[in-house]
Amino acid sequence: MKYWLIKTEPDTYSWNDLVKLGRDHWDGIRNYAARNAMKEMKEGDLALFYHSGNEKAIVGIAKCVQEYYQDPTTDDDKWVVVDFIPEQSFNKKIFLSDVKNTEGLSEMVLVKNSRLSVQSVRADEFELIIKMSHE
DNA sequence: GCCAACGTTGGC
DNA sequence: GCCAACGTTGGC
Repeated sequence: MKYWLIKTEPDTYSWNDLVKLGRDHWDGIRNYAARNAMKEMKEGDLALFYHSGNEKAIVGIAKCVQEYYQDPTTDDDKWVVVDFIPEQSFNKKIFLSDVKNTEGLSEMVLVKNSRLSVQSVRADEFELIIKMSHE
């Protein structure tokens, strides 16, 4: 089982949108690195859900419930989507500043390459963030 | 609103 | 195949 982080502008699509829908596909990815990460995702994998823009915080965990398939928003078969359901809303959001100030999280792709919209997360990083969200 | 970082495009 | 130019993203 692998861990991931998916990123979105909350004005465009937010955690609450996924919660309301109950299940949704992650569409519109037009970046090879992000797409390749999605192709590696398996059913049951967990993804940190990050809001960029004004908020800049990890707000919850989504679970992958369907491996990749053709992106329905384009005919170009280069692009794919996966399906997510909301797994858990964080009681305490983990802000980007928290991530940057936490030893053990400073190597995260979120810090190193803030533009990558789907990225892998190490198990130890994932577990630490979960722990912090419970504090 | 600015700008750095990154990815993509297109001319050569 | 290289690289300059450009567009986009996202933090500050």
